[in-house]
Amino acid sequence: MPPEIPRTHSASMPGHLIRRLHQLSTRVFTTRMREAGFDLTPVQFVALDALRLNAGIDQAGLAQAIAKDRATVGAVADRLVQKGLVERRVSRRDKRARELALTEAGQALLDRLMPVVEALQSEILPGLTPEEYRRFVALAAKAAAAAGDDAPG
Amino acid sequence: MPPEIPRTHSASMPGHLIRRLHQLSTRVFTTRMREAGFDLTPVQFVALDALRLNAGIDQAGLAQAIAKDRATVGAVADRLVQKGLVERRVSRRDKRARELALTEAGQALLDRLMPVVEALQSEILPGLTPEEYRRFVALAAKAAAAAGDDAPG
DNA sequence: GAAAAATGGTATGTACAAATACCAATTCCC
DNA sequence: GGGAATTGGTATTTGTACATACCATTTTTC
Repeated sequence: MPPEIPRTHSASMPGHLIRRLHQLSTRVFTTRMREAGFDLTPVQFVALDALRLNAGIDQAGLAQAIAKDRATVGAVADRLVQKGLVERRVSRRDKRARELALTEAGQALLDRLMPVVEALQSEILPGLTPEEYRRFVALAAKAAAAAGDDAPG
Repeated sequence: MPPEIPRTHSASMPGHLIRRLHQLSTRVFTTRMREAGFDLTPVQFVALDALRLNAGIDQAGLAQAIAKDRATVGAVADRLVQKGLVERRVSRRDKRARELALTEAGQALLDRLMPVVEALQSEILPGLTPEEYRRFVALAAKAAAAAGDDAPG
């Protein structure tokens, strides 16, 4: 006798669905990354990507760019600096601020990472047709944009 | 001069979009819950909801039901037991297994929680029309279902 | 029925993620 | 220009989330 599948009432709620997709997304990312020989979390990748386009941004700015709070970004930056991928220095204009920038190694790593990350995106939403996939991304982008204003901070 | 808005390349990737929605979802849930006078995280709520429909399930079963791993569920169960919402006892059929069930207090709390949680769902996807909202939920459910098989273990 | 494989739970370690509280530095405002 | 409010960063605490490793107990397999 096959084991019975447990039911959940909350399974149809957007909150729960999003949590499951988030979790799948993280797992796919981590797995594929490791297979490709890299050791980087999704957030670390997003941070590197944001730094590529915004070199010299400070931690608060980065936090806003990737929608995390300052404490989280501080911890993420710690690890990236420790890995030699990011350089951190006190701003000359504002002694409180720490400006972040990719190192040579960080830039090089990001270049090699990009195709891997692009390739795994489609796995994040399994079972959707290309058309459904596009529609999902469009709807998610619209909701995320609408949410942009009340970000953590 | 208004501060310039930092750009990100990864902002259009499903992985990043999902992460942002997840984060918004968590914040809405926690905020509304607290306003209503409750102190419960999203995962704790999902666990209680799953236990309502699957009384006496063991921790591994609950982990599968809510798509978390055993270690995480163990920690969540610790807190729910500590709050007096859940009862935990060694199974009679399998001395390894811990069976979980709602207490009276847990049942009562869940009854009061339900309307609050239902009410906040629409806030989780701001800026979407009701039609778009429905479509998003349908697509998310389809993707989550397709992902169901390779859950964490 | 005994060895081997699988399963349930816990412990440990790493990494988010946010709340709160705090200090240092800057900007605002009069 | 000087006090107040704001802002940038860190420290601490709580709570997921998972990998890994380990032990106890079933279950499978021979």
